[in-house]
Amino acid sequence: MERHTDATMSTMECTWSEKISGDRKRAIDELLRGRSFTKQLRSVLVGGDQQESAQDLLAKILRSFNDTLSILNSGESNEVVSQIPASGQLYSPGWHGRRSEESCESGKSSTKDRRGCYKRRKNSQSLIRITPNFHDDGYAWRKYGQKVILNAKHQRSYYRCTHKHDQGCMATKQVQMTEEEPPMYKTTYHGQHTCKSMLKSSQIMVENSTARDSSILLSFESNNQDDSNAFFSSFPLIKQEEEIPNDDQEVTYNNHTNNNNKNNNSSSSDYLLSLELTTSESNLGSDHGDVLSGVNSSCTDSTHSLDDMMMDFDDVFIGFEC
DNA sequence: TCCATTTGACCTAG
DNA sequence: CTAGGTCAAATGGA
Repeated sequence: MERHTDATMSTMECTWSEKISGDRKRAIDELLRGRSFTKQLRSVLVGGDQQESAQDLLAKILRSFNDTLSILNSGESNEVVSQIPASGQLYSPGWHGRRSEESCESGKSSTKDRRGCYKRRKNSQSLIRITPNFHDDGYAWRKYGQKVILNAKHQRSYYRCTHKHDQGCMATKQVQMTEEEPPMYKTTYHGQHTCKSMLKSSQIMVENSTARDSSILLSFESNNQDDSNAFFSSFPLIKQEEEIPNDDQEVTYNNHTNNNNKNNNSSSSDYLLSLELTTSESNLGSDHGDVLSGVNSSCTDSTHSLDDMMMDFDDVFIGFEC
């Protein structure tokens, strides 16, 4: 019995380290792509090189970072490690969902017994939006639960992305009516959209990146580093908020870092760089965190020039390149 | 028949 | 132990 367990564990460790090294390489590849796109973007912005539009490049950069973060996110916790199928299967970018469920299926015949098959989210980053009415944010949601919440007058509804199963999209949201007068709808978003609609919103993000509406309140607060990549990868979703009328919403980003992002009038590039790099800082592991934290501190200074930022960006990759 | 919602049970974090 | 998040069978509508 014990011998069997040991053998299983050693197999898992092996599989896991292989997966880590594979994921890491993929993540590095994605980051290198992102750097390449960023350099192209710089020549577009600085040198007037119009071979490829800034918007296209920005979309590519965003996608590259999203993919990177998803890759890194797919192997973030030890619990996940213990549940990786022995086949060493790699999950598609963005898929960090019910891996445990699959392992349960293979391990136990009973589908009724779900013990250990479910890992509750703990203090993950979230986006909170408060609106006076229930509005459609453009994504296809499917309700999967409803709970009575302590000290809350109204029940809380739980939604997941409709494409959870066909595309592995792990985005979820919770909607709860507040007790205020008039009642408001508080929507809390978790996770990232990896379904096709993400691409759509990413494009929206690029297209709207010049028009920052000062009526949208952005604030950063948080409690946990572990999931920040998943959270920030969903920024295309966040940006999409601008599609809707702006007189009725409050958007709150929860993030663990205190990088003074409460300014509404920062440029779109400042906004993107500080967020994405901050995300990297918190998730790339201790061996790279020191490098990245330096970048974070410099990027939060909105007075940096484009060249300064690119130099910082290059510095990051010193630690990555093989 | 398919798909979304409802709802009670299950499960975990605190 | 409790509150809250998720699952999945049951149910209902198109």
